[in-house]
Amino acid sequence: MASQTVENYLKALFSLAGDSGEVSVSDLSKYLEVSKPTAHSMVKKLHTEGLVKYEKYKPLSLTARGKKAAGLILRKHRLTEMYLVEKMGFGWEQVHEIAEQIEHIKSPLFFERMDEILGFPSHDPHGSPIPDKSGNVQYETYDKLSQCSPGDQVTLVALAHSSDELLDYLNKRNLRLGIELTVLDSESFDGSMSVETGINTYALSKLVCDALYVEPR
Amino acid sequence: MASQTVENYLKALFSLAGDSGEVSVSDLSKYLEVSKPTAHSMVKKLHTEGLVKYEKYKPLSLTARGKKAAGLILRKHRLTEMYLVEKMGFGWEQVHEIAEQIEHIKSPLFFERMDEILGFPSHDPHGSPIPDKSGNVQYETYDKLSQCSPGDQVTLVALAHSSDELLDYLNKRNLRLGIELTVLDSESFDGSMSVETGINTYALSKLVCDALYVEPR
DNA sequence: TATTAAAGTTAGACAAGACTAACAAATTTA
DNA sequence: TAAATTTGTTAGTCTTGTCTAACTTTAATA
Ligand SMILES: [Mn+2]
Ligand SMILES: [Mn+2]
Ligand SMILES: [Mn+2]
Ligand SMILES: [Mn+2]
Repeated sequence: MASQTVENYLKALFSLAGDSGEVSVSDLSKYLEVSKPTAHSMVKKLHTEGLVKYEKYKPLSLTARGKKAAGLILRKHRLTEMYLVEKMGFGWEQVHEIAEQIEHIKSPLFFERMDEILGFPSHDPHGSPIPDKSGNVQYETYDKLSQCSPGDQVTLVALAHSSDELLDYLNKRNLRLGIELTVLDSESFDGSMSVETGINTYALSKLVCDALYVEPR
Repeated sequence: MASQTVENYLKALFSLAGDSGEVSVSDLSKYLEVSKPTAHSMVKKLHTEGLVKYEKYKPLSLTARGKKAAGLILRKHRLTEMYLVEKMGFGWEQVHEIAEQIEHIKSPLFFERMDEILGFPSHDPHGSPIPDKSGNVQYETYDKLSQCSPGDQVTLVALAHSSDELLDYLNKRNLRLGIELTVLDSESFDGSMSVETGINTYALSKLVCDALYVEPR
């Protein structure tokens, strides 16, 4: 079975791969905070194990096997985050670090039970999809709040990323997934928006509006 | 922070230390299934870190610091076992392997929450005491079932050890902690006993009776 | 296009944690 | 007590995952 280190590399490659599926050694080394030679030597190892496609001086990509392995780890990560929030009372800003460790627990039954207890959730606490038992992810194409127009009535359904800064920002304002927003105004000069929830009115910067995925209602 | 490996060595030393508190390198190496030189070199390392008392050719013992560190890991192990049984529906025979891994999670808050959710339990699912937040264990001196006499009415409160074989044996017979037993007969020839629960009557070997801790009622 | 910068690669070193082979000390048994 | 066995120790090797220094290839820029 793959070591924790290998699992983290696979998950990193999976996360870094955009639509093209291609990742550079540089990006990988920055993401995991290791030196380039360290990332490079792991890439060569994963290549010999058939998990990464690699040719000298070419961009990296996960093989089908690598993608599946990575998807299964991401599944455990997101199931864990959901469990910590739903069943143990953690805040969505507290769970990533713990899940980063628990995702490596070697016990299929443990994650099966989590899944059952949670009622087979489709998304994690940040609105990201939980890969299925084959490691496949169902990507959704949400609109960003920044793409909405005045008068639009939307529900906050996911975040583009889950940085501590963003989560703290939203926590301070009591903004959570599921909250219903009405767009009041959109400022073309700086991309900032004014939205209301029925309780409060918020002035949100473009940076924030770009990070909020919404669905019309 | 101590590596998983170091944590496992400390816990092993703690578990192996009897009343004398002394452990041999041989016992340690057998317990952890590593070679004697491997155990030996780790002992020297732990000694330089002030966690183990060590002199050439003398028995080992944990220092106060080592004992505390070990107790805190054992606490996390037993809290986890309790959580898995009480909150996730695992059987008492399934939890050790998972707890062996989860005990190494670096997140005080995670174990705090477990403790709270469980209502600050004093014992794990096998009846072993959970060390307190300082790493101290409250040892109880239970009677063994094998020390009881015909007519004694007792409650099963703990196990002397939690081997898979014993747990499976007890599972097959629906014998669990808390069950009330009346001793019918004690056979001096082989130490076997006959006991009843109100529902069933059991013939138990000395091996089993020695492994069952009971309290009179 | 020539130069510079960035990205990728190779070589060599290191720490942690494991091993085997060989030997020394202590303990047990004859 | 002498021999045999067990226990403890040393020395040297290996794998995994990390690093720095130096070099090469590719990409960007003047
Ligand atoms: Mn996360
Ligand atoms: Mn991780
Ligand atoms: Mn256990
Ligand atoms: Mn462990």
